[in-house]
Amino acid sequence: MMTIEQKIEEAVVAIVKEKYGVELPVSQVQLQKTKKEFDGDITLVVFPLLRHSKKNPETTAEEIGEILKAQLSEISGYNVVKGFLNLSVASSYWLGELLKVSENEHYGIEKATDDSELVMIEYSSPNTNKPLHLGHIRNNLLGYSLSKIFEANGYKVVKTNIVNDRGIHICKSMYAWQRWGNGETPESTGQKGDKLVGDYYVKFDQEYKKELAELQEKGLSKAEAEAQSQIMKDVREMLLKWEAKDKEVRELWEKMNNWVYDGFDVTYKQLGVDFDKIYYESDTYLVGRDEVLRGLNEGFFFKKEDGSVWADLTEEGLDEKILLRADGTSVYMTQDIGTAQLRFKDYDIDKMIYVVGNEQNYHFKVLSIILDKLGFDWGKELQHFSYGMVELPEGKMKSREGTVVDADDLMADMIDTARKMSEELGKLEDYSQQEAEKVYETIALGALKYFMLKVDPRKNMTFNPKESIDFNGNTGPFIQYTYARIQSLLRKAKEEGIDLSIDSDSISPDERELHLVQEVLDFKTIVKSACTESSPALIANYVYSLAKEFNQFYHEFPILKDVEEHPMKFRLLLSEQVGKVIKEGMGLLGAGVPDRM
RNA sequence: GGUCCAGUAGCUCAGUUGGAUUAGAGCAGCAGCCUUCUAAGCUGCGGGUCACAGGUUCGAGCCCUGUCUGGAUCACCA
Repeated sequence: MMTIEQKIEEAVVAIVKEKYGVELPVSQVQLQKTKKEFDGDITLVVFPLLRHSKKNPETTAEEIGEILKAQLSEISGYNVVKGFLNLSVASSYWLGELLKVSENEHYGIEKATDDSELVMIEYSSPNTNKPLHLGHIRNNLLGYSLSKIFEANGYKVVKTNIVNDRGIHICKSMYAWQRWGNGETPESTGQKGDKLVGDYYVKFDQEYKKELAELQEKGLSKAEAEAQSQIMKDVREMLLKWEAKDKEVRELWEKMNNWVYDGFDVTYKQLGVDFDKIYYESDTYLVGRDEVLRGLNEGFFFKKEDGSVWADLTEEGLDEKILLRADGTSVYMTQDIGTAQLRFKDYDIDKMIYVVGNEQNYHFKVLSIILDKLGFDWGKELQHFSYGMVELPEGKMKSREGTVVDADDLMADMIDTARKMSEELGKLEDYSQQEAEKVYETIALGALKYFMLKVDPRKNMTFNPKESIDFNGNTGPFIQYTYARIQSLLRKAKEEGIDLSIDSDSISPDERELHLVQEVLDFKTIVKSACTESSPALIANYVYSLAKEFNQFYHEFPILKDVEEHPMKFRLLLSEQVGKVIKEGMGLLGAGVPDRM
């Protein structure tokens, strides 16, 4: 089924061919929505056609407009302003499209079939030595939303997470706990496991600094002090023991990692994200090492005198990159190679997307080249979904200065705010406490998710912890509120036994109403471009503008009262579709909508 | 220093492959609108040299070049 835009494009191509004798590619037909200040719905920009028509803009536009009106029954009229041909589309067409939307339970959402491409999306990827913070929140929300957007475009999606569960940084918290922890556990302290482990990571850093200072006081240089630090030596030894599968170290490692996972589970659940398959670096780094050694044998890499293995990327305009340390242990790159290998063995992946911050642009550029060198034909095509950092008004978050915004704390604060606000407004007084809490959560998380996702993912964003995230204006709750309003209307209509069938011949919608219809129809296009441009922000901005448009409509037009039967039913049906699209759109952001708030 | 990214209202952000005299929202400020479908809403006012300078063209916030500013990265850290 062709849309009116497609019909116009085709017709214009035919007209240009017939009148001006030129084969015009469809992509050269420039259609856009008519600006508010002008009459019409769809505008053809005729400037690009002038070199074919060899006439002035007005005449060209007139000519084409005349033929379009005669040829296409949907075109009810046109006007010309300079080089712009504004076409009016008959309201019956828009009403017909609205009806189609109403018959489609999930408008704009495409289902995957057996031959759909499979896209794997990696996101979150935490270290198990500290709790999740604001930066992880952006990552998780982007990754989750992206997976929803790909699903909505008919892809098979596998959400995956690579947990960095090993390495020197993990040993630091293990060592600190072992030495200064006095056997503390999450149970004994009542602390979340990830927080407890994180505290020991910090503790290690403090002790290390203290030791360095003492050594430097004795006259050692900074580098000498670092080399002589006893606790750092101990930690390195612990890492070697870990790699040697020392029983005691492994047990400690498992115990503390499990504490962390229990903590992460709580955070992920509250945030509303999940994964289909989780990989652990401890399982993949050896695979990576084997791959690197294979690459070495096959001559793609080279070994330096000290035994370390490198990739020479000077031909690609990059530097040399280390892949294995002199002692044979793995680096970050090594495990990414191994993880990629395992994933492509486990799944029939057509497209691999890594949701990782833009500070790792170089890393992924290199990874792509190295995988390619190793003979993985998908290496070149891996996609790094690179997003900007979350900054505080003073700059980056710094754990040392205690400015890191903790994920759990932030969510809890927002739920508190939502509760306070809702209680003041007192609209949920007949809800049970449990029901009300659920609404507070939906609103708080909706606010957070919308706040994070409305910004272009590529750009850095600023978060000001002092000014808590808004609930008014261009926000998630504004959109949710609009949805709740609509549900209230629909409940009342149902109580009064009104059915939502419409009779196109008995209504003559206002321009504003038709505009809202068109905005609803846009959803489908937006879902597509959100996928091709990998941008949840497009969905967010669209849903906001739809909600805003609806609120204006709501104030301007009576829907249930003081209105005749046919316009009433039309407006109710329109409202219902707006609600449906809001729900779907927010769903693509991973956010819910409440029936009342 | 090399490479990459960004710079739009006091603040946070939009601005669809270049398109219409007046570059949009929200927040903050000011002024209105609840006996009427949810005021977490709606309406209005003020607020801009789209970092700067050139260039490309019928037309540039958008494309090209240079400059300035900020950030990231170029580790035997992850």
